[in-house]
Amino acid sequence: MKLKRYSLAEQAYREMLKQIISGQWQAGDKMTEESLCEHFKISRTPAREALMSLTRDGLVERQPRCGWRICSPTTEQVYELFECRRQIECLALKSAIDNIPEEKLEALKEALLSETESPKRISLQVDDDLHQLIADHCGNSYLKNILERLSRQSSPFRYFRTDSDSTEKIQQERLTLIEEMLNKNTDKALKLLSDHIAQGRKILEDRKTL
Amino acid sequence: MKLKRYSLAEQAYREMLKQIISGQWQAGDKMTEESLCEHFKISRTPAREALMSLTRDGLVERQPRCGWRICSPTTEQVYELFECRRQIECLALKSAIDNIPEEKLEALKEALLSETESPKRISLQVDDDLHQLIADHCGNSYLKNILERLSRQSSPFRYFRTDSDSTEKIQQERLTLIEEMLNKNTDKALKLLSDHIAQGRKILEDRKTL
DNA sequence: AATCTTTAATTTGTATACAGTATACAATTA
DNA sequence: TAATTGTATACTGTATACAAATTAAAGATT
Repeated sequence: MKLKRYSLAEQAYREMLKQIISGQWQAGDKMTEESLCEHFKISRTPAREALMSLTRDGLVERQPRCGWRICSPTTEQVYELFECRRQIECLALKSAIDNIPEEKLEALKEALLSETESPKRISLQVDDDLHQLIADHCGNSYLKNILERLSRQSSPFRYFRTDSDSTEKIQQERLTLIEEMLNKNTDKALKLLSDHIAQGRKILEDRKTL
Repeated sequence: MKLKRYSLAEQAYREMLKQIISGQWQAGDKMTEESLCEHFKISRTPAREALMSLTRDGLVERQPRCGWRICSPTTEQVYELFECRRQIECLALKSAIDNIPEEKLEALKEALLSETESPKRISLQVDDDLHQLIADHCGNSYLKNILERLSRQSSPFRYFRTDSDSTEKIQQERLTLIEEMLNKNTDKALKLLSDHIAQGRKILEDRKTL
């Protein structure tokens, strides 16, 4: 068993990713390399590398000679992001639908059904798993990478959905999506997935919190 | 007038990009940070940053503690890359076809027609312009970014096409593609674009030089 | 002769010092 | 008082020194 030790840059990157996704580091926050060093007790070199990685993910912006700040896309840009993801994930689903092992879908269905007690928190995990499943089995590693990046990039705006009151309905729609995928009913599955992602946008729109 | 001075990292990045795209830096070549420093007369910090940028583009691979090397994807992976690009660019074309200004297409047509004397070299530029036009007008900045990255990533494998003997035919097909775009004939244009990109793959296949 | 161990050399990962630039604030002038 | 210029501060860009780790080689043991 080989225990992999991540570099300081990698550790800082992962930690910041969590912070940004969970919303603890607010969008628009300006940050200095120095403050990061203090926070993680590392030097500037790995701190800068972590920032560059986050920039690659489209989560942090770099202004030459003027520091770094967490991306705060306009509402319109977030719409574009969701729309982009919707279109590309539909592409992936077309290829993936025949390749996803049934047992994985069944497992997901199980998980979805068994979470009646605490739907808000767990459902995000199931959601991730479903999207990951599609990416994993689309048969194209580049498409997979693109989807993973888009997923990361849109994750800061995902948490808005959890405290929606329409949890029940969303969960039901997910269930039927999985069913249709099991049935290899491509057209219906595509429609459902499309709606599912577009919903993220719609909830955002209703709130107008940006 | 504000004169923008690029950072050393940016300069090195651009230069390396050119080198890789033009094939002067061979795929599979292993390189050390030190050698880059010598070559560009810079220190390791900007050299590393340039390498990280290239890694982001999918052109350079980093093996922790074991150096950097230019990506040498397998034939199968290059196929995947082209296929990914084909699918996503078709998405973009669907959205773009109604937004691309006619005069731009006309200009491209002109350029294509006027290059009968030296078709091999210039045609690449027209090709780039066409793909850029589609990306620019798809109405989604994320999709645009993805396409640009895919374009950069596949550019090292594009030069194989120039010395093909079927230049005439390729040129004709491009012309009809532009025509169909002008006619707003989405279905035909999609088919032609699809073939156009797939052709890159096919030429690669015929050569089996990888 | 082959294999395992240890050691040396090379190269990346990290820390830090220095230089240059941008921003903010103060001072001076119109 | 407003505007412009000068100055100080803070932060990024860059260079370099040091630490850690991997690879390769040399040596010893079976």
